[in-house]
Amino acid sequence: MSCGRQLGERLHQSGFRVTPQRSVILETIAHMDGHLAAQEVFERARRRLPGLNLATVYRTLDSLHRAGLLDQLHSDGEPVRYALHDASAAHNHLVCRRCGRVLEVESDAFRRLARTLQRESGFAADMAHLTLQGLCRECRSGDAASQAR
Amino acid sequence: MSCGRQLGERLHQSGFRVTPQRSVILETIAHMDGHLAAQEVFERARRRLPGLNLATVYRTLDSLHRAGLLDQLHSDGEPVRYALHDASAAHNHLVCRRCGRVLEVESDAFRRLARTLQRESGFAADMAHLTLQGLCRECRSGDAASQAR
DNA sequence: GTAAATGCAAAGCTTTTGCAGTGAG
DNA sequence: CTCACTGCAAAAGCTTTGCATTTAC
Repeated sequence: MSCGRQLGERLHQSGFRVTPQRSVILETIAHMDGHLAAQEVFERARRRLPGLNLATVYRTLDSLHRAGLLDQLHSDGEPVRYALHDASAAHNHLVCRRCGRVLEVESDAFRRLARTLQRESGFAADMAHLTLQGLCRECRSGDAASQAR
Repeated sequence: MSCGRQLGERLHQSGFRVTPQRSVILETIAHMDGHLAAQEVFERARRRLPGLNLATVYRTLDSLHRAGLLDQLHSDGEPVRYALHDASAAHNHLVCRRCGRVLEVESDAFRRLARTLQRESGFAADMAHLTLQGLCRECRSGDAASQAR
């Protein structure tokens, strides 16, 4: 969705100076449609902007996140990943704590939770890319045997 | 809840050897009722077990998490934190991405989401200590004005 | 006795910071 | 022209790993 110019405008509206670095970093994430760690953003973005520095990537991702243009995704042992803050692209991940399997789900249930929280606490939660941990169906059934836990 | 002996049993049931290190680490988290990073677990546990090593803490936390005795909490820039996997102690955190404020909430809405996911995907999500990011009421209203950054 | 767990020390990552130079507005 | 932003290099975490030793079972 939306290339170059439009992203530049969003940057500008948020009070940022529109530098080549920022444009390229934001476009990189936009084109991949998300889930990139800082290192990956760096590697991809550097193809288009060879002088780019990793520290700049970190600083930019942080600024864009605080400005609300990017979501941060925290999953397991992995480094933080970033995605465009775009509710229309919402989908969530369920990560099994036992086997590591990742399920990708699209459920209104997440939106419902957000609505409830907004009503109850006035807090507008970023659900768009939320990742949950737990046990997948397979590991739960295998569990009865090795119940342990 | 439940001191010493009971925790030892849970360890044993999970197929772990019950070492002093593991007992102390688990009890440390149990008594604080959660939200400790590895470093903090280390510092507190070492008071009771001076020889304790940080690497042991990391290895133990990882094992206990995979075994389902501990939940991992991922929040913002912070290191991973751990809490007893105890649904009865459930409460969730809402962290404002702008001002950093943390709201602590107890809402059935989280349990409802878990139930829905279980039905739709067979996935049993650990909601007990889930942390969400977003914008708090104050930052949302102040937003229109100070839009910038 | 044996496999698992620990301690220690070292290395591997990711992320942050200070500072001088550059460039967007 | 000015201040925000960048690059560079160095440091600061946090976390993992290999290996010899200890210890729970």
